[in-house]
Amino acid sequence: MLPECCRKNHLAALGWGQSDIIMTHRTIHLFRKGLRLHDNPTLLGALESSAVLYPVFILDRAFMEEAMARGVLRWRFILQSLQDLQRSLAALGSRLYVVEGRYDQVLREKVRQWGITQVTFDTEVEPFFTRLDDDIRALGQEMGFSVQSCVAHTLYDVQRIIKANGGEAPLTYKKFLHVLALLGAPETPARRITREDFRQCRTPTEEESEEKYRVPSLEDLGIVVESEALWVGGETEGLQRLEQHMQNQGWIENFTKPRTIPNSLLPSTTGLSPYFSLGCLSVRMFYHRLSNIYAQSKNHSLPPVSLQGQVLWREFFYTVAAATPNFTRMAGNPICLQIDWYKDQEALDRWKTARTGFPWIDAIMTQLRQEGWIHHLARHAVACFLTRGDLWISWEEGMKVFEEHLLDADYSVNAGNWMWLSASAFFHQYTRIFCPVRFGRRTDPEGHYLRKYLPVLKNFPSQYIYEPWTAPQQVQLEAGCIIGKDYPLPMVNHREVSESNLALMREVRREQEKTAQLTRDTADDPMEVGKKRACQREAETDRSDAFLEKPERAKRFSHAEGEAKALACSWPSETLRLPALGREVM
DNA sequence: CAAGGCGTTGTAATA
DNA sequence: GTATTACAACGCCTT
Repeated sequence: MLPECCRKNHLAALGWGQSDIIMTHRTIHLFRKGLRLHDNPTLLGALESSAVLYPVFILDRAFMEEAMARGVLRWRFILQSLQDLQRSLAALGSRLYVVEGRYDQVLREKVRQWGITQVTFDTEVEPFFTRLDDDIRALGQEMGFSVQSCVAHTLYDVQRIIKANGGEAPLTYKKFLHVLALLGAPETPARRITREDFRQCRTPTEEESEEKYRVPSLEDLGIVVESEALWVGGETEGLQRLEQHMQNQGWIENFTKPRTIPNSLLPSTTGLSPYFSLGCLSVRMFYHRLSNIYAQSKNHSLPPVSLQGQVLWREFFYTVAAATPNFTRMAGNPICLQIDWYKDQEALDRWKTARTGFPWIDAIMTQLRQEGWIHHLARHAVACFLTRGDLWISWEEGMKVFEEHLLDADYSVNAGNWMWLSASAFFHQYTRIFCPVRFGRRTDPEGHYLRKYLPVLKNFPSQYIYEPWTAPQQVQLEAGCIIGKDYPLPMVNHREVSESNLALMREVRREQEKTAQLTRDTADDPMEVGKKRACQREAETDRSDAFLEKPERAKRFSHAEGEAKALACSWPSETLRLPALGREVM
């Protein structure tokens, strides 16, 4: 235990108000993300200000499914992380209380039952969490407990970044780095919590608590997962993986993201994202460890491509998301280009379930669904294919699929990258369309990755494996896989659809520019602007309907002998709505 | 305000 | 096959 004056200074530095710096608090520390005992300033502050501390995880299924765990793989990862946390706390003489039920009800009940005077939790920036935080603060007012929270999930308090940039989020990475330079280095990570901390501040144990508050199993929750876990959740596993990478100093120093390989059979990046996204690992700790390694090296890579650069990308998207309303949607999102994407459930399903007929795309989607993690560049490939590249389907649909399957699913980073890849925000060079055949072939010409995830193609000669529909019938027979029967024909002709999509995108942007011009011209007369916009929108409707007629759509995705029919090039210009321009690792 | 520079991770042609 | 180069392109940002 620290001497009294040190302890008070420390708490004040963490943001604890003077009046709350008493040692006699009876505290609930709410774990949500931040499932760790290293660099956990909130928990540390809770321990230093309390006589009694209850580490609690409220398992509110509605909240969890909305904010943290859409799919089964992520559920498993979270439960494993909770089990690990429980083991670590138990080793320090404490324990984790997992309480199932509605958040507010559980909290109300436990505050009363345990005589709680203080509730602590990490600061989060996502709307799901900030709403919850407001509710907890209101409950504190009502029931008379104080509330404390520290920033621990990001390198900086993103509100500070926004303030330093004049009240709005920087929308380019360069600008973002510029603002960070004004703020200086991120804070030093908090020290690891030890047994000593729990000697001064005890966790009471109830008679029946062992069974009553244990971490539930998947079966308890009625969640079924078929596949085995390639990624085991928890701080312990995360730290182990981190340490392994840290031993490879040369690799750390020279890391250059665009040069990592999307289709290597073992992750060519750190693969730590699931641990960061749930807070099993602290990004601040990682960042500082990297700084130490960089300090010892003669030269090392730099942001945006370096490892620190990756953490900063995450920070970048967190910052923009915190300052942007409706960040995960197109509608009402001021930084997002407004596009009339196709609504084509069948095409979306084929993409989702790995039946596009492009092995490169289908293998990635298979890995995603089976394992819950795919390489950053692989995400680019399938995201580009779904949106601006081939299918012209809304990035929101893709984002939802990623949210369901990715272990590192993250509100800010996921939405930001989907906008990026669909050229809806941040990224504007929409002429750069990934080719679903060549992209993967560049780094894996033999197709080892495809053979692993699409075993039906495993006997195809390398020459044909990225575009198996071009293989002669004899080759298909010998490979034991007839294209169109055992594996689908490509659902689109990439060359044709990407060309026509490019034209659509060009039109979207031309139209957007026109409308922006209109807004500028009539800037002093808002009524006039409104009228003109309304006029435009009216004109939109008829032509777009004609365009989206069934036959045309059907043709687009019907595929006979590899000859997909592309659409006529021009997108009816008036179908575009005005984007209110205010302004994403996967 | 106009013009030029720049952008995490293209493509096609050429050597 | 691999590496280099030219190209094309648009919006945001800085000067």
